[in-house]
Amino acid sequence: MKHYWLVKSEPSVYSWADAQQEKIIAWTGVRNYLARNTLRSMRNGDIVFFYHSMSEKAIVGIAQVVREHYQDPTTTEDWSAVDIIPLCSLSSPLSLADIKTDPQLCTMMLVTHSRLSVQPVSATHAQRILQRTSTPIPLSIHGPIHT
DNA sequence: GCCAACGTTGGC
DNA sequence: GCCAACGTTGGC
Repeated sequence: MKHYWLVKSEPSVYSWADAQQEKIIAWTGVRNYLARNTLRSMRNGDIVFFYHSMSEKAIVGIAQVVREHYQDPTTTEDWSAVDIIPLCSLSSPLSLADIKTDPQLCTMMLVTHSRLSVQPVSATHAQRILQRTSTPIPLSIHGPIHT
C-alpha cells in the first residue's frame, strides 16, 4: 500500500526549483517529534507532496521516497532523515487558499495543523489534489501508483 | 507534574 | 510586522 505525505519548505531557503536540480535530496533538519515520527513511517516508493510555505503557500511538486529513515547526518541527536527524488511538478500549483475553500481538502492537516512540517496525506486528499491540478498520476521508478 | 516563560513556525 | 498556535525548557 502506497502512502502519501507532504513536506514543507520555505522557498527562499530551499525551493522546489532547487530540489529539481538534484537527483537525490536528503530531507534533513527536522526537529519536531511528530514530524520525525512521520518521517519514520515513510516507505520507499511513497509519494511526497512538496509545499512552499510563507511567501508562496502552495503545493508545487511531487517527489518520491527512495531511502527510508536513517540517522540525520546534521546532528548526533536522535533525529531522522529520508531521501527523496523529484518526480514532477504539479500542472498548476494548488494554493493554500484553494485548499481551504475546497470542501474535500479543507480537512487536510495543512489547514488543521498549520505548523507541522512533515505530515501524512490521505489517499482521498492525494487524488483530489491531482484532480484539482490536472496532474497526471506520476510514473514512479517503483511502478505506477495504485489507488 | 504543573505551568510560566520563551522560541519558532507560518498565516495573515 | 504582527500575532496565534504550539512546542520546549526549566523552576518550583
